Amino acid sequence: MDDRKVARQRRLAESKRQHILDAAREAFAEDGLEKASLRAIATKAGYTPAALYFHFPSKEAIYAELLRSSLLSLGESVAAEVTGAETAEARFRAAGMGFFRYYAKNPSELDLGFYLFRGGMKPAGLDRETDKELNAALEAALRPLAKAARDMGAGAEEAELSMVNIFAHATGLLLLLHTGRIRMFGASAEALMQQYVDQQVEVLRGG
Amino acid sequence: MDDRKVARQRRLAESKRQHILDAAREAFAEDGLEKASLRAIATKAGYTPAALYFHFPSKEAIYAELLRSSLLSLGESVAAEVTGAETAEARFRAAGMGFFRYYAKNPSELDLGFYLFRGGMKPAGLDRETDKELNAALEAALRPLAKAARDMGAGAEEAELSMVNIFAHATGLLLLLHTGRIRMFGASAEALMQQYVDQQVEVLRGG
Amino acid sequence: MDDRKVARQRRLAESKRQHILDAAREAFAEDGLEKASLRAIATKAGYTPAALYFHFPSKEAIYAELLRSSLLSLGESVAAEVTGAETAEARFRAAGMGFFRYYAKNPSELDLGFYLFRGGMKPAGLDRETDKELNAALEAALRPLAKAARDMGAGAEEAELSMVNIFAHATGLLLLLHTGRIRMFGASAEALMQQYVDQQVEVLRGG
Amino acid sequence: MDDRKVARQRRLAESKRQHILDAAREAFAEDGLEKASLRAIATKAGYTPAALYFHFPSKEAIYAELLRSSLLSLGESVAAEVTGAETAEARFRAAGMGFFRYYAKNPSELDLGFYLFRGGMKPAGLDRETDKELNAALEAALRPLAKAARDMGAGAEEAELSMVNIFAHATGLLLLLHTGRIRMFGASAEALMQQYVDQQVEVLRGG
DNA sequence: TATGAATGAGTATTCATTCAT
DNA sequence: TATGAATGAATACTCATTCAT
Repeated sequence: MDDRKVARQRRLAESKRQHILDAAREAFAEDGLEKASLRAIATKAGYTPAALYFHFPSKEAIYAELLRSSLLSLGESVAAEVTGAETAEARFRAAGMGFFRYYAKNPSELDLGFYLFRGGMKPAGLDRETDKELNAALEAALRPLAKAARDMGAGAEEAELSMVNIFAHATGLLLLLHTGRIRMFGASAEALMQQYVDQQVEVLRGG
Repeated sequence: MDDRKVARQRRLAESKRQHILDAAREAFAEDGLEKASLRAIATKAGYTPAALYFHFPSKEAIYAELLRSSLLSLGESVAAEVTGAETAEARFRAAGMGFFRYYAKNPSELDLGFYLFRGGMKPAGLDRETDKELNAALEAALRPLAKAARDMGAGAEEAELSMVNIFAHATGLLLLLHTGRIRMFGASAEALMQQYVDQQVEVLRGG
Repeated sequence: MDDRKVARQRRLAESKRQHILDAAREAFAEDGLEKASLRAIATKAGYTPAALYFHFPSKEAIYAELLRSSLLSLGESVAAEVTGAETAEARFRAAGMGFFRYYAKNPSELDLGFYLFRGGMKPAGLDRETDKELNAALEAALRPLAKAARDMGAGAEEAELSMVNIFAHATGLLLLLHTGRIRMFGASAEALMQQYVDQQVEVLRGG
Repeated sequence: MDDRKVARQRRLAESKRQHILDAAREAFAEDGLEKASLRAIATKAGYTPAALYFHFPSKEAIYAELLRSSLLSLGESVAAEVTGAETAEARFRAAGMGFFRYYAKNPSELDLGFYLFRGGMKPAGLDRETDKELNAALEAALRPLAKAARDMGAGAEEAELSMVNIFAHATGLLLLLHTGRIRMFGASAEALMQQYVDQQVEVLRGG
């Protein structure tokens, strides 16, 4: 009985947290990560700023949680695409394009992710532990790439480099896609990514 | 005599401007572009905040000037590397690696440049004119790539895409290099860039 | 029980608002409306500047509220004086002298009101709606004059002009009274106002 | 020879002063007395802010000089109108309407003048001496009214009061005229002033 | 006389956070 | 859990004035 109560309360609390996170995602997408204020998030969620402190210890914590869930969701998305593929090569392609497409479809999360890479060595004021965790989540999302490369016969190092290459190219293209700052002469970013994946497959095969 | 006086004053003023810009570069590098305050810049430069307004009309103007000079310097650097090369292929390599190396050597300017690509479509509040100018400077710096590609026999569109590809890959690798996240893979960013340029040359040749 | 709590809180909040308004009135009276700073108001009220923003959305809003309540109070004061009077003539006198006396007794509110008339056509940055509301409140306070004039047999236009005349004369005398410049003439402002009202009554009768 | 040089220089200096005062008048008219900045005045005059300090010791001094010259000019204007009139009554009318018309035609100077009456007892930070001088200038401008009243047979006190009355009524009407804040139902402010002067003449005659 | 450069004090407003209730 | 109230530090920017040149 008590247990049920507790469980219900926990579910309720969790749903409120999610509600706040949704509001935060919205606010961050609208005003940018540094300009979005706690007050804006609270208002969007239908709360007072002070109320958020019952659910999160700080604004940074909200951001961190958002980023974590984004990276997990990215990981799941990539994993799901890979699962369907039968050959190693198909898995490599699926992982590479899955990574790219996830961010192409969720541009606001790309912004979120870039925050990790900000200010030289300073990831925004997250504590080391959180930072490590987030890093691990990102690596986990990319891992299927290296795995598939190895399955294609690549050595450990070669597989890692393949992963890095795919990550780098995808990131660069997404940056361009997302900001539209360089005219791509009619080329779709996705087509360019596809092309690069093909090249990389060729390299792995040839190597 | 008067002329000399005036000239000396102008030089003095210019050196003070540069001094402030240096302080700003430092402040931006330390605290990020949105969090670095005018006060911080002024303090670093040994001035009162109000004093900066004699040299620059606003904080954004400081940032814009910094970025403009960075992009021009990038352009010059790339152009210089290209000049020495004799064949079209050598020019393509020189331009691609020149772009990469410029930012590899000047990481704080990379940060500066990324600001242009931040916040979805919101580039910080620069007026349209400045924004256009900065875009043009960036494109000018990349132009030698497309030029060299055409000299290698590529069509207009193919040349543009080559440029975009190089830009994307370099950007992605620089992001990793700059944030130290590439070390975890044990790879040399420059070697990877070199490799990609080779690939791209191959593609252009083959096409 | 909850209701009582809420009611008590509301009363408390209202009393704090009034406290701040009093401080503002004082600050405005001391330093003039444009020079009185939010900081000064806050300090006088025993608050931090930021705290005021919980009670009012801006400095202008404080001023507007002060002026609105002053004009309403003026209106009530005039209305009260008129109510007691039995004949139309007595009501005219009561309204005219009531208007004059209100400001003679509350000189700081005169200052407040003059702000409405300052700076050519630029009333300080109040939004149109507020501006209209304040105008309406002023006119409402003067309305009994026109009403009484009509009751004395004046036409619509004549009644309006009577109102304008009384307003003008009172205003001019109050300016002199308030700034102490009337003492140099050794005259009693109130006596002069009385005299003018008498004259005006005569005119209305004669017409 | 030296004398001529000195004289020429003095004239030059004086013309520069006047030029600055013109600029200040313009700036004050545009932005209000408290918001117009020294910088704005300087720019309008084609100077650097610092340059103005060779011609005036402070911003307040500029304001004071502007006001003094305005009051002198008012005095001259009134005196000129009076001069032409032959009878005492005509002189009274001329003085009263002259006062009114001067400000009706030069509304920005009305603003200037009101500054004298600002902030309770605080005339804006002018030193006592300047304040007295300005007061004297105002009184001198009004003096012809009292003089004419006496010439019409009024006693000393009655004449003073007549002057005060005219001043008050004119001021009140000008305030309304200048700000347009009360719809005057087709009545021109000048007609109302004329009417009041007529009344006052009647009183003086009758008394 | 005039300027460019600089200052110190000031402006209204915003922010993340805390705390009594 | 949630709120209203409050804070202290911060923000970019403006101002009248000073001073070496």
